[in-house]
Amino acid sequence: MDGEKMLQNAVKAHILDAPYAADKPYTYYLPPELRGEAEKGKFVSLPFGRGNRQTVALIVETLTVDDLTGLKAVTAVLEAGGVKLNEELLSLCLFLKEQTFCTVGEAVYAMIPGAALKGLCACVRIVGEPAGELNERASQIYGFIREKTEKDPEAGCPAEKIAEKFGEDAPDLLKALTKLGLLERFYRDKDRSSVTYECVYAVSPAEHTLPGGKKQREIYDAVSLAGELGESELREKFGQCRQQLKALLAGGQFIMHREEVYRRAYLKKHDAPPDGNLLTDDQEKAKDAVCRLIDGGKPGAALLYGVTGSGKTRVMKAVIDHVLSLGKSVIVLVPEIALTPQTVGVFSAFYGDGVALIHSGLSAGQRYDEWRRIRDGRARICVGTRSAIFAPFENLGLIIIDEEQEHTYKSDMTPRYHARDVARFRCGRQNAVMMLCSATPSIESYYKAKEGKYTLCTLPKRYGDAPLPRAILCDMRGGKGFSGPIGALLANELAKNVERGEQSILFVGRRGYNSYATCTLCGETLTCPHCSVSLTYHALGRYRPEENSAAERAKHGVMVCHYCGFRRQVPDVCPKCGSSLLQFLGCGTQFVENELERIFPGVPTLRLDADTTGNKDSFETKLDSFRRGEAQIMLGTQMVTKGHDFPNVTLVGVTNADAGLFIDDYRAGEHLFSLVTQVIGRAGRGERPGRAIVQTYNPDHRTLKMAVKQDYPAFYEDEIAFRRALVFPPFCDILLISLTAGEESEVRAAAELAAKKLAGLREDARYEKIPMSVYGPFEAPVFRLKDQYRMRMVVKTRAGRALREMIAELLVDCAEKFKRRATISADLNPSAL
DNA sequence: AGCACGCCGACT
DNA sequence: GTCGGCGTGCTC
Repeated sequence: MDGEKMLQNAVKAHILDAPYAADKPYTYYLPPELRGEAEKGKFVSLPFGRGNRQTVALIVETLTVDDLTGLKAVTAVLEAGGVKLNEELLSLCLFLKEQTFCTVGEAVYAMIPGAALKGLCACVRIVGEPAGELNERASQIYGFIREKTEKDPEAGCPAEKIAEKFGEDAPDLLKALTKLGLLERFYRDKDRSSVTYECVYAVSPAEHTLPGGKKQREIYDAVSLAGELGESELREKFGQCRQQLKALLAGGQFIMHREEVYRRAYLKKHDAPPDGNLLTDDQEKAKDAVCRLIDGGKPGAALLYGVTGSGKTRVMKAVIDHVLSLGKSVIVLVPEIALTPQTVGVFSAFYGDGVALIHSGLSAGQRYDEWRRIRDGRARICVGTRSAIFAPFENLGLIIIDEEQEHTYKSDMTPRYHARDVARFRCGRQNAVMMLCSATPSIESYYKAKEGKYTLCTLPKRYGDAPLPRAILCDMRGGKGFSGPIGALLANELAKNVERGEQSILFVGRRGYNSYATCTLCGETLTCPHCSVSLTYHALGRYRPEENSAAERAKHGVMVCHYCGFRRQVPDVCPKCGSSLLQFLGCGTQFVENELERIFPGVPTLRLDADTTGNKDSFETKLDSFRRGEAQIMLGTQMVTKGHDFPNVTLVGVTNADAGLFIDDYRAGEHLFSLVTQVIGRAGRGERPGRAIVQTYNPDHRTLKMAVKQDYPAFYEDEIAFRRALVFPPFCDILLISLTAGEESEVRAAAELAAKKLAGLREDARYEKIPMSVYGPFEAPVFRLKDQYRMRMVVKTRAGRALREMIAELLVDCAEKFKRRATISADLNPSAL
């Protein structure tokens, strides 16, 4: 150990579970015996707070302190499953704290799989004898711990195990026993259950006799032939063979060692496109542009804007190949794994085991193992959703963000980061290139491309010169009142397709059967008791409510809250006035499904929404069945709009394009345009040209008109002018400050206080130069959600260091003032307003 | 957040 | 007279 390191007698560390107001570097004394191990990015256990409870902390600095008085000492450096943050990820934690107003601990949890950090477990060990009588439960627990730790009292017993055995009051009892000085709480590296091993057998090089038994001999021969075989392979070949293996080891014929195994999620095999490496001129040009950027060896960004069906994936593949040939690694982000099986499938088909897949559907163990495969250099491509942006590569060459405009890239939980911002950070640190891909780029990104900040690559034509679908707006206004979700024109075209044996896709904005139930007598609408939103009627099974009485309807359906999942019986009378004049209005996917059955009896349809695709496999199974032609019409929510490729689909319908039209969000236009473009893009991907019908009650709406023309550049010009005029991103940043409380009066008081505090801070000399316009406080669009009342302020501003410091101060001050009766949070450029 | 300290109400 | 309620404030 070098002398300099010996002098580093202290560390600065962030407590992982500290609240925002207490999240700062704390200085601790570092005992000599820990100085060899302790370093930046490692995790330690140390006493924190008045109670000196052992907590986990992240070292952010090692230093030399002259005056050690008043400093507590680090207890231990944790192995934490070998997890350590490198310089880049450590600074990314601090970056996230600054940018998204989260704690360092929250940032850590976002970037390291839970299983890796769960390597730490809270334990208790016995440090004293009971002085008097303990109550029955306490003495039971005490006895249990005594028994468990008989062999090695120091090692202690995981608190989790005690909770398992003794139920939910166990934590309180443990606390009581600790208070009595009988127990001590501490953190220990959890047993490495999070890493799994496999036994691998080989024939012993030492002299030995051949095995006697028949099965033993067979196994011996197989292993001898293969050189070495793992237990799972042996089990596949020979069935249960533990006994024989044991005997072979005991008899000296075999030797065995343990190897780490990585639990992999099941990956469906996809075939690589046969002509996967052939690029059109446009594709070639785009590829070259991005590759040049990569070869420049400096951080860079490119926007690949290609119309639907232009073969963006091929360009990505070509660029990835280039990066891999340089010995560097790649992250590919997709909006949602379940919705993009094709993209994911293509990459795993091309790169096989070199791909690590990270998404929310993985078990903790699988997620950890994929993470380790990346860290250990076994995978050089990581495909995944938002959180995959933290893949621990040390030699990144490229980060691809597919469908760049999707809101799923913005986290709506703390840390509220945008994958694009993290990508830019990482590219900056590793001299890598960020490649955004989309048929409908976000206005912000296209603006940056036009400004020259991103290299713009365009694929203006569909692959194979296939024409874009011919799309028309269908005016649903007729004066005759509601005439069903499927207009005459759409029905007509659907009929044509059914006749010709061609497939159709129908987009429906909403799940369920009816979107609300309202009383025609008193005007009452059924709402969720926990949220301020209306409940949606869901029919159970193949029930058709319009043909039957209210009582029947009640028997065969249920009212569901789409926000919190609350379910209740369907009332047959109005719960407020008791009249039986409840009317069920609006139409969701179930309604449209029934409508299709009525219009096209016997024609097979397939409904795709959150209700019919419970697990991930069922989604893909359904897509496959549709691709095989087992259904003629597929209908569903957002799910049907994503990048699937169905060559036989020639017609696409949008039943209620107006749904997103009047949402109070400056990006409503962008979302509508993107959605319509994407749905339309599903048609005509094969030999035959496609057509699309977009039904609306607002046929003169500019955005809708441009969307059906699929004229993104025109839409962009329109939208950017609007945003410039009214000052919206990219011409400002939007800060959303949310207040939450369990009581309505509390949240109103909190909001008022926060507003006052904010006004006060704006007067402050440090912040007075920050341009700001504050709106609110007002009630959130869904005022009550899961029994929490929510208010908000919206601030148009320019996010810089000063603004961030000001907000950080606001958060700390308010949290202090609210006394836990209300909470405050800030979200910079939120995904939805 | 978690925990201790501190100052008020129903018990031995 | 104490035990314990939870309101308040700090955490290297």
